[in-house]
Amino acid sequence: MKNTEDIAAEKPPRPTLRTVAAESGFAVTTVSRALSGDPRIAENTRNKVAEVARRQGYVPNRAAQRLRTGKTKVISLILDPHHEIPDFGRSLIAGISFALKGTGYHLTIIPHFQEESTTDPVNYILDNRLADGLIFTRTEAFDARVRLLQEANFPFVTHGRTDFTRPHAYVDYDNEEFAYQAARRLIDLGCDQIGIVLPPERLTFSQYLRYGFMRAVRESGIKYDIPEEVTLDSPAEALWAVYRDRLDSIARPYGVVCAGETSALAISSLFIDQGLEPGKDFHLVVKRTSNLFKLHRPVFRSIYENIFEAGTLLGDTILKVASGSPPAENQIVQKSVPD
Amino acid sequence: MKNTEDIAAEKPPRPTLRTVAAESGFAVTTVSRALSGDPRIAENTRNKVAEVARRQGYVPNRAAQRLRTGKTKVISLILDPHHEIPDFGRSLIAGISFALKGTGYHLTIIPHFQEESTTDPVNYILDNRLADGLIFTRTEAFDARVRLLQEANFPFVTHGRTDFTRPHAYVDYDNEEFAYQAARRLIDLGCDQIGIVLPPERLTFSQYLRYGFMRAVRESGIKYDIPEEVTLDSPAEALWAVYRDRLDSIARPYGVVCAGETSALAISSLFIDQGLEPGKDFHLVVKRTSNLFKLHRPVFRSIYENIFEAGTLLGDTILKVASGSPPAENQIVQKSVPD
DNA sequence: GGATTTTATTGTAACGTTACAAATTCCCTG
DNA sequence: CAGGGAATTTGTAACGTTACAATAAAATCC
Repeated sequence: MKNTEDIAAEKPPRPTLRTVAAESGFAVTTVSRALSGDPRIAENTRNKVAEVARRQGYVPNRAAQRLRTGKTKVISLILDPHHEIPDFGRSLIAGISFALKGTGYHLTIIPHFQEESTTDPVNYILDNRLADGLIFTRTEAFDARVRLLQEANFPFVTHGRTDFTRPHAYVDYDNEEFAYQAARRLIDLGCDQIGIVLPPERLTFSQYLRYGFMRAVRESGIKYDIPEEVTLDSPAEALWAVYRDRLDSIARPYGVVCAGETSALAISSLFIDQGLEPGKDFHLVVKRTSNLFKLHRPVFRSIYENIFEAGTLLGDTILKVASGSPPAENQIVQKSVPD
Repeated sequence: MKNTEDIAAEKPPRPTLRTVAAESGFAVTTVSRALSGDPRIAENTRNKVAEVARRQGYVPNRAAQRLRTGKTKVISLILDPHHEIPDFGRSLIAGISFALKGTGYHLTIIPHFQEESTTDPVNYILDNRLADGLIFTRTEAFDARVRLLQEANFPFVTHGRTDFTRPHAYVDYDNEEFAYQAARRLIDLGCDQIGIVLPPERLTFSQYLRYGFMRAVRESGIKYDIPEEVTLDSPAEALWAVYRDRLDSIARPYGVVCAGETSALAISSLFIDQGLEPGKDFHLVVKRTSNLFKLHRPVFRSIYENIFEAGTLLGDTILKVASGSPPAENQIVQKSVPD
């Protein structure tokens, strides 16, 4: 009944609490407590147990712990695989991983594919008790996922705020301030008109961008436009289509606030192809989330959103919330970093 | 002793095999078999059990399954958070997730931070029996991780080949062919000299790039150079330092094969800043792994490496290998896609 | 110096599932 | 219709851990 590969390799069975207990002469319960730092155990005992455990190479069986305690020691991140903000996914994962490192928690990725409802992955995680905490991104004003998780009383942190009155934990970037600062910079550069490329309206951060942009507009009385169809998620073709018609009616120099590097690249190439001269006929201020475009020519004026840091904040926060910290005390707005 | 939040919410206990067994009138074992598709169960029984399970909202407890069977139903991916190939991490994760979808397997991310040895995450996974299979990237010729995993007889698939004689499962991109094709294109464009920007030598794919490049060089007898210090991982400054001195001695038009979009951007901006004219004084052919630079001006000539597809192949492969398929039968080399 | 608290340790019983061996039912053959 | 084998179903025993109640040992009190 043995596998052929087992013939050569004498497989010693994994050490368990029982084997450590047997060798050290203490009870299984004592060993368990000693290794998990229970204060009831005498220092002397703890040391002896630890020594035997170390020598046997004992590693606790997570499945057993999980079954017994009901805690998974897992945090899930819902990731939209088709959402192309340069480096966003990697940096966020890196940041969360960094925060989780050494805590015994692991990160699992639950993909959200486009054909699915946003709540599908959430229901999946809830039904299968896959995690002790959940992180997700790109919140909407009245996000169905938030509602679902609050009803289920399940710990979660969002990247982005919502408009619900019942508070939940979040980490958000100050997009209002970003858009305001970006618009101000364009105005200071002497633009006669400014515009902004917005992500889909339903996403809350789109609204914050709009507010910030409009604040600068109202303050200065500058001519502005927000092309209806232009969204960050639109393919470049959409951007082209929209701007092609209005290129003649636009005052120059024209300034554009870009909430992402992809749209900046699209706008920039479009304008250049149409014969506009960067730095003379138009200016861009871009929200930078990666290092990729630092080498781009013409140089993008940018303001930095630190996604890795957002990840570490999300990781730290979900650990707190999962261990009972009230959501209302775990709301963070990340400040802009001028480049 | 009850939490305050429990007062309002009558928490019905989770349905288990036992509750389904009780209601349906069958034994626990029978219910277990019925739900897992065991052929020993009569069709009639299976339907009745399924009906009760559905009505109770039964979902199997993974922790219990895991404890009992020893299978984690988890695949781990070791991710280098600081490794900045545009979209690489996200696309790979998306592809693996896509392959895993519906199989009951989950993907956990184990970060590899730079200060650690490459084998640390592997040992961590082995010691904690965190997964049934492992995926990692950026292989070296005699990769310590491969040796470790082969000794432990643990299922794994690499992204990238190695030089070990004992076969292991891998998915790799045909970098030799890429570099050859890229160099040919530069030669056909009329370059008088060509160069290549290589990743660190220890990575096997760097060697394949070199072979492919040299094959084209030998075939054509063209003048070439491979600057010693220029690596994909070097910051842009390193590229600048290296090319600054040799700019005068280089024959024009000069062609460069870039194994990544970041280095292409660096080279391009450097040359332009130094007064070279793209398309006249120099040409680039780039390995493209994202959609980001499609809008870049000047247009990059590129050859596409489909990372999402690599992810799906890795995911499919690890599932096969984890269920016993011999490594030697799971070796895939992905072809280039001309852009 | 006996009663009482405090400090350490122990044994037993789950958590929910599947492996295994055993029992039951059913169907067919002679 | 007895006998034999296949088809179904059942009961019991783990997997390795922690919660809980109970015990034993040591320290403290009056």
